[in-house]
Parts: sequence; C-alpha cells; structure tokens
Amino acid sequence: MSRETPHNDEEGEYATARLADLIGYQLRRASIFDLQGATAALEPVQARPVPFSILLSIVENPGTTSAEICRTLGMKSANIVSILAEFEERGLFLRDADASDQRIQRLFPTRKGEAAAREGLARIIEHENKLLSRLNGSERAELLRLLARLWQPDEPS
Amino acid sequence: MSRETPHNDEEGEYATARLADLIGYQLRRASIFDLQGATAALEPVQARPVPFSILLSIVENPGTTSAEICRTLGMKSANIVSILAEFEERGLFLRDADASDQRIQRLFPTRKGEAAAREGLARIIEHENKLLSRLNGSERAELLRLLARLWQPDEPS
DNA sequence: TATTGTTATACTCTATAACTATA
DNA sequence: TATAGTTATAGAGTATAACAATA
Repeated sequence: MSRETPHNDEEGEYATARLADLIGYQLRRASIFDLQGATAALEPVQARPVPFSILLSIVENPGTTSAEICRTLGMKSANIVSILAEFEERGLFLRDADASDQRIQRLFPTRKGEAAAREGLARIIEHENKLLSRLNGSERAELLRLLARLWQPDEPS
Repeated sequence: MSRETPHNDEEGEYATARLADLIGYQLRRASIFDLQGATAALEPVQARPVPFSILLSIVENPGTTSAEICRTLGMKSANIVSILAEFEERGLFLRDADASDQRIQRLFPTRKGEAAAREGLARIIEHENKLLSRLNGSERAELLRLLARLWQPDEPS
C-alpha cells in the first residue's frame, strides 16, 4: 500500500486518516464550491439550486406530482410547498386535479416555465464546464459514475 | 461521442442535459447521503460533522487559531464562535493567549479532546468504508483525487 | 489600515409533528 | 390504514454588518 493513496483499514488499531483524506470532507467541499457557482449562475433565472431542481423535474416530467418530486429529490413534502407556491405565482407551472384521485395535483410546466428551465440549464452547464475544466472527458464521466454509485441503491444496466 | 457518456457542449444551441446528468446534482446527493451517515456515526461523540471537522483541525494542528481554521475550512469567523465556545465548555480544548500578538488565541486540544477526535474519526472511517463498499481501492483514490481537483486551487506535486 | 475575535441577525435547506381530505 | 398536500416550527449551516481590541 503506497503512502500516496491513503487507505482506511477497517481492522487497524489506530485511525491514521486526516481530515483531508476523508471522502465526506472532499464531497462536502466540492459540493459547496459547486453550489456557490450554481447559485450565481441561476441568479438571472431567479431560482436557487434546490428550487431550480424542482422546476427541472416538472419540465422533464410533465404531469408529475409534488409527492413524486419529493421522492425523486429526497425531500420532505413539507419543504416543497412554499417553493411550488412561488413558482405557481410566477406562472412557471400549472396545477391540474387528477381525474381518478382527488388527492393528487398534476403539475404541468408553462412555456414561461420551460423557458426558465432552458435558460437556467444553459447557465448551469456553462458553470459546470468551468468547474470541470481541469478534468478531461473520461474523467468527467468517471466522476459522475462514481458519485452516482455512492448514493444510488441500484445501478441500472 | 457516445450516448452513454453525456457531454454538455458549450457551443450547442440546445442544452440537452437532464438533472441527473449534472455534476452538481450528483455531488449534492452524494454529499447529503454521506452527511446523514456521518451525523449518525458521530452521535456518540456528541458532535455534528462541521463542529467535528473543527475539533479535528485543532487536534491535527495544535496551536492553530480560530482565524486559521476558518480559512482552511472555508468558514466565516462569525460562525465558529459558538462551536468553539461549546467545545471549550466541554473541556475538549484550551485557549492560550499568543505572546507576541495579543489578538490571537492559540488553541490546544486536551486529552479529552484528542480522545473524542480519535473515537469520532474511527467511527467516520467505519461509516466511509460502508459508503465506499461498492468501490475498489483505485476507484476510491480516483474519486478523492477528482473531488479535490474540483475545488482546490492548486494540486501539490 | 488590516486582522482577530465577537455579537446580532437573516436566509437556505432540512426535519418533525400535526392536521385535512381523499383513497 | 395509508397517501397527498398543507401548516407551523425548529435546527444546522452559511452570510453580512458592525464592533472593540490589537497590530
């Protein structure tokens, strides 16, 4: 085992890892760094990162529901209410009562909502290209793959 | 360019990426997933992830200062005050006035603080070994390397 | 002037509990 | 019972402004 690639032994008597060797620390620093750029990139769209991911969910899945978005994004349903209320007031999507289940409101993007999603996505991509400028194509794909494997229960074939 | 490895063209007229293809989204989901496990792992030490990273900084760098920790961890100095106050009250570190600069308080871990850091670190490593169980050794090193390159200005040789 | 450490305050995101209406 | 959507509230983390003491 080389000293350049620190490994945290499960059976080791002493934990020799330092803060900077922890994957959780690197994940958090990288995520916060990205968030700062993403927040700035989305300013013209008047949407913060989490609300924007909700808008994207509606645009990518017209007819989705509040509960479904929460399951997909790992949010509590209590926390999506005010975000949806603001987007609805700004005319970015419409609610349509489900015919066969009165509890459900299906969400459909307006043209204005689709335009906002498109513009925000373009700016996010521009931001990410800067963020990833020091990684080549295969490294970017590898990073995306490794990250997804961390938190996603199963990997689709 | 294969369809399996989505690439976000800077010059493309339309942004074709979906939410799940964004590196920022994967970073955030992975980081939140890790944070949940780390928070649970640190419960016996009675420290949340961010406060624990501060305790680790003191233990790894005895004699460091509040301002230096903030620069290293990317925190605002206003936000470290109450965290340090609690750790000090719990007897995890001591403050010692710097001889040549009266503004500075140098921070030194107590044995209790070192023990807490050691126990927390062991639990964090146990947690991370579970988190990374689907990645082999070279994949773990590669992930750590790629993450560090995202947010760190320079890479040491 | 600049830095250290501090107080006060506000915002974002996340969490739990409790409620209604529908299934 | 269980789910969808909502309200109220609290906690953690981050942000800015302002200040006193010191360099």
